[in-house]
Amino acid sequence: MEGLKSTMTNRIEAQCRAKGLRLTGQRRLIAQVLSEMRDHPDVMALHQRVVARDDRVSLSTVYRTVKRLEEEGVLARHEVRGGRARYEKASKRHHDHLIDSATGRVIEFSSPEIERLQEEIARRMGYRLVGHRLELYGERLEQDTSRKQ
Amino acid sequence: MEGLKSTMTNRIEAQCRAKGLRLTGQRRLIAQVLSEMRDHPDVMALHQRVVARDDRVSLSTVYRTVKRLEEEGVLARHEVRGGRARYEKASKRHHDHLIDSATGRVIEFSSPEIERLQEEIARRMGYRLVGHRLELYGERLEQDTSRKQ
DNA sequence: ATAACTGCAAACTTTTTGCTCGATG
DNA sequence: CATCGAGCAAAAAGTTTGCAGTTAT
Repeated sequence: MEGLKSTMTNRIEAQCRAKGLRLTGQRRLIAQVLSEMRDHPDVMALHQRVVARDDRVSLSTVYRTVKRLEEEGVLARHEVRGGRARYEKASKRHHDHLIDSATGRVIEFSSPEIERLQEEIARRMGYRLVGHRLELYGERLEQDTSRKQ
Repeated sequence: MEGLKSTMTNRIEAQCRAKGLRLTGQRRLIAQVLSEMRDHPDVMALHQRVVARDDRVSLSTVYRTVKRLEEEGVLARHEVRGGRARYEKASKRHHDHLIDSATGRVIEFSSPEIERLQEEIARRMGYRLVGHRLELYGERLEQDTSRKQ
């Protein structure tokens, strides 16, 4: 495969290199799309973004790549009710998600206090916390400009 | 369908009646299995329990029934990574889940403090909390009776 | 009576995989 | 040049659905 090569590297591509994954043209392109994502796209969406730049990348390859990157700890996968799983970069510091129940928009947040409580709860129940998933679902409050708090 | 009838009623069956669902033999049986469940079974497991008592109930019917009951707010569905969705009664008071990462066992807990923090976080971000999902993943601590910590 | 429900098989959706060929380190 | 990756189509896996016959109300 030629023509996909770009000399520009990016964070995800660097991680591939570090993990010893082969840098094929397809992977470079997928890595770039992943590096640029600021949302939480599913595999179909990723494939579309990739194909927009080079239509010779198959859906299978995107599936295989994100799966591999999840296993390598580069991406985080989020299961969604009755639909396609969504991905995001795992590299960033830990955070949880607030999901706008009207629009589906995902907003990140983190709360050390909640993290601490979680560990405490697990410990009290005889467990060591090895992971968690916290999603809040909310409705936008009116943006009452007349000094609402 | 006859022969499935049982005069014994149960909570879920009562809810079906209240919602105006027809009480077929299959539904009565499924309702009974659901009422008795103390775990978080998936549709296959439910079907097996049902079929153990009467093998004339199809998997489709179980799927259709739990879906309907979820829509009616009688059951809660939990999506699981790469597998089958699990169900539990929605009627019980709110709680979250601690999942044994080794065995997949699900343990319920609740923490008013975490609940409160969640509301506060949502509010600070301009949202009214309408729901949430919290799952902790943990590894059993050694139950070392000889006091090692 | 008739609208709701069931069983069966087939359809669907998302994700994985076998195979063969091509590209990378 | 040995291995790993890609593309394609087919298989899995979980869930839904069309249809024709049954049943609860």
